[in-house]
Amino acid sequence: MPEFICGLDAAVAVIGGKWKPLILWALSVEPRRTGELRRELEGISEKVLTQQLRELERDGIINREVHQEVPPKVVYSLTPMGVTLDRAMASLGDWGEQHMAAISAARRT
Amino acid sequence: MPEFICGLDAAVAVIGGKWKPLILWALSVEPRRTGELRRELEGISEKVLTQQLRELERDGIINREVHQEVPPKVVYSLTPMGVTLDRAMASLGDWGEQHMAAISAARRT
DNA sequence: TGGGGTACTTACCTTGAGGTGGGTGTCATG
DNA sequence: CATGACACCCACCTCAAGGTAAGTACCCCA
Repeated sequence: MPEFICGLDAAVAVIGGKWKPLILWALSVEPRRTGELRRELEGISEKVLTQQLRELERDGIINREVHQEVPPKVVYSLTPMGVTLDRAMASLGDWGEQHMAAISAARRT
Repeated sequence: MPEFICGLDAAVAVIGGKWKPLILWALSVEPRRTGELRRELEGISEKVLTQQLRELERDGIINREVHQEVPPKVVYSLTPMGVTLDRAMASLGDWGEQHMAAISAARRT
């Protein structure tokens, strides 16, 4: 399954989940607890959230710190690699910001 | 269906097809005919290729020039907006290039 | 005592992106 | 005369990503 054709391919594989860009954007602002993320990403289910978090963790993009408490407390944050990914995504984000109106319009036909 | 949450969201919606990054990368080198693309993207089917090309065309990323000839000749190229998208993707591509080995390794477990 | 918050997991189902394989029409070439 | 190149379209199928709903375990607070 690994073995990518090019770098862009690999990057898309990492950020290609439905909610992953939003998760990374949220975590780039500051670390968050699970519940905070769930509330911020309106519409995501608990299952899918933990799923995507697990994948990002596996890919080395985010850290998962478990605070051994009751009630449970889990904090997610970007790894150094996650921070570099976030910066790399920024230019794409800028592009989208500038063209999203045009894209929305184009898709209404 | 339109209405994006953020710019990154919009950009991912545009480049989020399985073959779209590769198509854009190919077209950024130089315009291509349908058959040239099909041969270059090993493994893609004709249906999916034309499908993704139609979507990129609808989003204003590529041009489709039909040369009224026999046999048919259709040439695809990036629009100005496509060129800017390509530049925006470059940094993501660089990131992927640098980390693809780590990602591949992480995914083998 | 029971409701709510915490962070999950499991089983099940739906949806759509992508893949497969066929058909279209024209012309050059063997 | 029929095969192949060209750029498609159409009907069908598959599979995995994502969504839904329920259950787990612990504690606090009213």
